[in-house]
Amino acid sequence: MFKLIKKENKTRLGSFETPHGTIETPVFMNVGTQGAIKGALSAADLETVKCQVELSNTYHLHVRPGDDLIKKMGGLHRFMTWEDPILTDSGGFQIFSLAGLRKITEEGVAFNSHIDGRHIFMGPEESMRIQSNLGSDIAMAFDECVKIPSPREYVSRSADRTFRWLKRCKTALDDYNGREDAVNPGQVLFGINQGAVFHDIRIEHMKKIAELDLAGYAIGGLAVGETHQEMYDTIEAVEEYMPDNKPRYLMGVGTPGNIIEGVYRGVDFFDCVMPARNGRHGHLFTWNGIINIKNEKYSADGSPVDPECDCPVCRRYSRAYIRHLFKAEEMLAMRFSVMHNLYFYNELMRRIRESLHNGNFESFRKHYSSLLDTRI
RNA sequence: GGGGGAAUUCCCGAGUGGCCAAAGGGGACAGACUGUAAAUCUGCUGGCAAUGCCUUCGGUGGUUCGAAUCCACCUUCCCCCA
Repeated sequence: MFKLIKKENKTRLGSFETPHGTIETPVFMNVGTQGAIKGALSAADLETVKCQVELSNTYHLHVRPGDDLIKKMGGLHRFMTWEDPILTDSGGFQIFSLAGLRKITEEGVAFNSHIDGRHIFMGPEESMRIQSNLGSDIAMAFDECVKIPSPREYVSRSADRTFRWLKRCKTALDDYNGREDAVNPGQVLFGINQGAVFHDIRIEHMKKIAELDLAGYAIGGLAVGETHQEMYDTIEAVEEYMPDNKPRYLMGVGTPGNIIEGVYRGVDFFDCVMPARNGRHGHLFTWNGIINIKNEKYSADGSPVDPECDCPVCRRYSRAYIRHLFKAEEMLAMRFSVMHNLYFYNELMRRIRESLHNGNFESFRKHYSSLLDTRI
């Protein structure tokens, strides 16, 4: 399913086949947690910004509208009218982000719904059942995303438990997808490496999950409190234990610079809420760095957000107009900004793949790695 | 013509003798955000050589150790009665 087209140093140019089409890697997955990109973007807009893979969330879609309903509606692809690849995150991140609303046991996690407080139990089997009902192309293992810093002792025990959960995930997903009424029988499972910034725990964990011969392997639990350098060091430590012939996914990362550095260290898949969330807040990515379009200095700036960008927003509207939309609290401000940022991220990945293909990724990295993360 | 009320820092608005450079909103300005409880959150908003000093609460003049707060007059606005 995963083809390594070209490898140079640790960088990888590849492709990954799914029931809904082939993904060219390295790829950035566009986050639409509840089946929509926050900032009022639709599935049609995802095509406009040249998204390859949409990412939705198991916990959130289970809470609302419910995975049973989505299955009844023909699965998530049909429900949101996105016929390209979808990856669903397992709910493991919500153990981290909804830390005040859950209790973990060996069996799984008891959440109090962030919407109405009702009891929601999610363990490996529940997460797999939900993801099977959603019918995504890639299901993520149910893991515990541990905050950093955390005590070594806790991280170690948590990683062990996440491994036990992974084995249950594999069995359960095979079971659900083997049934006659499975929404997407071709759905595959990615395992998730944990261990915070403890390299030995990471490596031991990675070795164990690699033996399960999963469709792909993710590095989770990063960008949750550690420094960039610690994140890079951790990726480097664990990378050499990741199967070469399987895609690697660095979860929740990151800034354009993080992504370039991730590709440099052998990562194939990325996702992050940053282009959407920061876009809604007025921070726009450009090929010269990050601008805050709400800043007064753009009030009469007739130039596009990024003169180098040919997204629909940059082709037509000025910085001054978009700033005005923000100051006037028009929804269009967020829609334009998120659209631009996602186009930028997807174009970033296209350029990365192009540079890998042409053999000049290293100069691309040197030029852009810190530049793109700089506020201007 | 007669009677009553009000003027506060960019705006609205609290404050009726010291704890007031002055509550609280709004706006403005700026920052944060990494598998989305986020169209959210935070800071800042008289000046300065700044653990203190100076200027400011419609204007002028007074009372007082001390006034945005009390008194007198003036200006402007609002309401009621003729």
